This record gives sequence, structure tokens and C-alpha cells, in this order.
Amino acid sequence: MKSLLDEISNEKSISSEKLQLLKSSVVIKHIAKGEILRRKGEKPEKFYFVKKGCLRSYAIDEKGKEHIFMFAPEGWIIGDIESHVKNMPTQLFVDAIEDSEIEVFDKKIINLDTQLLQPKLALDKLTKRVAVLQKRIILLMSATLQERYLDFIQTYPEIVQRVPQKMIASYLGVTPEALSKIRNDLSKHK
Amino acid sequence: MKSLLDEISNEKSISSEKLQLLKSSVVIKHIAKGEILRRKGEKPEKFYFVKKGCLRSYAIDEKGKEHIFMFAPEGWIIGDIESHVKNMPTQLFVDAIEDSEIEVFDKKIINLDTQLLQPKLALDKLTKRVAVLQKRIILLMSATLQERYLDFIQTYPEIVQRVPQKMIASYLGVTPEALSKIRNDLSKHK
DNA sequence: CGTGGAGTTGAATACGATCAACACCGGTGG
DNA sequence: CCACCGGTGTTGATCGTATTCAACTCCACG
Repeated sequence: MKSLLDEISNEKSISSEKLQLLKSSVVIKHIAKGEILRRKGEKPEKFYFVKKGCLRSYAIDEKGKEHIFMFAPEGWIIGDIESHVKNMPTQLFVDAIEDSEIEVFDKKIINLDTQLLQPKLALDKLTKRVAVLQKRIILLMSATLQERYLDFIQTYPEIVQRVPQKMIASYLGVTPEALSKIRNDLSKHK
Repeated sequence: MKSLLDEISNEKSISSEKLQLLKSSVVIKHIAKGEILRRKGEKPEKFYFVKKGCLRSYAIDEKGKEHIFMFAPEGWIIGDIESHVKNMPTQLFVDAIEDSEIEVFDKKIINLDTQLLQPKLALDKLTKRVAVLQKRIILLMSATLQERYLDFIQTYPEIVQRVPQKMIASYLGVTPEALSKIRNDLSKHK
């Protein structure tokens, strides 16, 4: 089973005592499906590496609707890294879609002053996140639902299998009914 | 007139010789309205701090439509910082909406190995970018055009004044006609 | 069992896209 | 200096896509 600790350990530039400190601060946690790890408005103090299971992050708009920002199956990091800046409380919820096993990292770890987590690694992950978000914005603005769905199942085939369709609809920004109809169309027309 | 160099100079932790090196690598450039600074697919080798005028970054989708990602009036940095990672050519164009004066920084500057630009500063800017993109996704998924437009003029009042409406429409992800009608509605209903 | 959530289907509706026509400049060249 | 032209923005008619609301099926789980 993959581990973020392993990934960090492979960074040659990290000193062994720092690595030791890092390891001692990481907690393995088992969480049940439906359990909420973070609520909107909380200070982001942790982030999570998924060893097993699947988490998701999402926002709830003024109309009460959920909008999923990302799914995090095995090997992914989740936890609103992006709000780990001063004066910015999390806007996102994080909860478990399946029973999961995670590595819990403390926010302090990515605090740059401590230098425990390589800034390079943090930058790298943030940058990829931006790329994903930008692509999503273009799709939302220019593609039909059908195109967005096809892109999704191609980009995240593993996820399509495990998460409920209404959550995929939420990720795509449409109602479950609309997604259902699109799937129906796709199954017929070939 | 503001300068990014000044902002960086204020970081106490940067050494004077590094600052010197940084200063020597920055070029001031005057560019005319319409001039393209970067095209999709080019390797991102520069980024730009706007001292005067206004730039924008945008993508062109498969259907040939422009989608504006950000406007950069005075004091903003633009240049697809987010694609400054290995193996990821820029997806965005950058050009000038007005005659502009900019500080051109070399990509090497933000290369973390050189440590010329504080990783903290880079992380900070990237993080804010993610927050903006996330907000935009929620708006695209949950808000009507009217709500999005109202949010835009509240968030970027300066920009509304200076950029053509068709570009604001592009930013909002709608046709110029639709935006025009919304503005008409708004002016009547109050 | 039975109960509630998930998914499907259908009818009516709403919102924005598309297409087309036109008004209004701002600039250019005659 | 004016006439023309192209680009920007507006308005209206029509069309298409997704929403909303409602009813129904199917399971999974208690």
C-alpha cells in the first residue's frame, strides 16, 4: 500500500532527523463511510493522504447544493492545501465516500518555516491542482454535459466505478437526472 | 508606480546579492494593445508583472472560442505560473488589452533551486489562484448568469470599466448577446 | 420484510445559444 | 472634413440543452 511518507522519504534532500520528526507526527486513521473530516469554516489543520478507500472535498452553495471539487481514491492527497495560507478558513468540506484508511499530516508539516515538507513538493502539487481546475473551467464553459461526462470517464475511469452517479453529477455540475439521461443516450447510440 | 521588485525586496530573508542578481535579470518592456506575449504550447519562460495597462490570459477551445482566465491590470502578475512545472507546456495565451508597461521575469527566477524568489511568495500566489479558480467553478455550476455578472462587477469593479464587454462575457462563460441582455434587465429593474 | 436512498423516465419550463438585423461609434483614407 | 468601414454592443425570434417536479423501480440495509 502506497504511503506519502515513502514518497517524501525518497526526497534525498531531506535530513534524517527531519524525516524522523515527520514520521512521528503522522497518524494513521481509519474512518467510516460518511464521516466528516472537515467542515467549512474550520481552520485547516490537517491534510490527508488516502491509503485505502476514497474521500471527497466539496462546497455547499447558498442554495444548499453540494459541489464536489475532487475525489481522492488511493494515493491522493486531499485537504484543501490551497487554503493553507494565512487568514483563509477552509471553504470546503471533506468526508469519506467509503470506509477509508488515511495518513493524517499536520498543517505545520507543510508550513514552510519548518521546511519539513519540501516546498518543491508542495508547489508541484498545487500547480497540478491549478491545471486541473483550469481544465474544468474550460469544460464547464465550452463543453456540453455529454462531452464533460465522456472526458470524466476517460480521465478518472477508476472513480466512475466506485462513486455514486449523483456525486459524479455533482462534480460535473449538473443534476442527477440530466446525467442519467446522458448515460441513457450514450448506451443507445452505439 | 508599483513594482514586483519592490515587493520582493521587502522580504527581509532575501540576501542582497540574490536581490542584485534578480534585479539585473528583470527587463522593463512596453507592449502595444493586441500584442501577444505568449502562445499556447510555448514553453513558459517568462512571467509578467503589470506596471501599467492591462493584460489577459486565455485559452482557445476545440470549437475556436476564447475563454479568458484572468485579467491583469496594474499590480498583477500574469503568465501561467501554474504551468511552470516539468512536462507541461502552457495552455494559455497572454496578450495586451491596452498599451502596457511590464516587468518581465525569467522563469529561472521562480525555479526553486535558485531560491531567488521566495518559495513562500510563490506558494502564496499559487494558493490565491486556486481559491479564485474554485470560487469560479462554484459560480459556474450554481449561479445564473446574472448572479455571476453581479459577483464580477463587485469583485473587479476596476476591470468592468476598462475591458470590452465581450471579454467580460468570455470570462463569465457566456455569449456577448446574453451579457448584453442581462445588463439591460439590470438597468430596468431598479 | 419494508423503508429510504439511488437511479430512471417523462412533461413542462427556463435559461442561454444561435442567427440575423441594426444602431453606434472610432478610426482611416479619400 | 467627411464618408466609409469594421468592430462593438443591442435587440428580437427561434432553438436546444439542462432544470425542475413528479412518479416509479430497484436494491441495500435496517
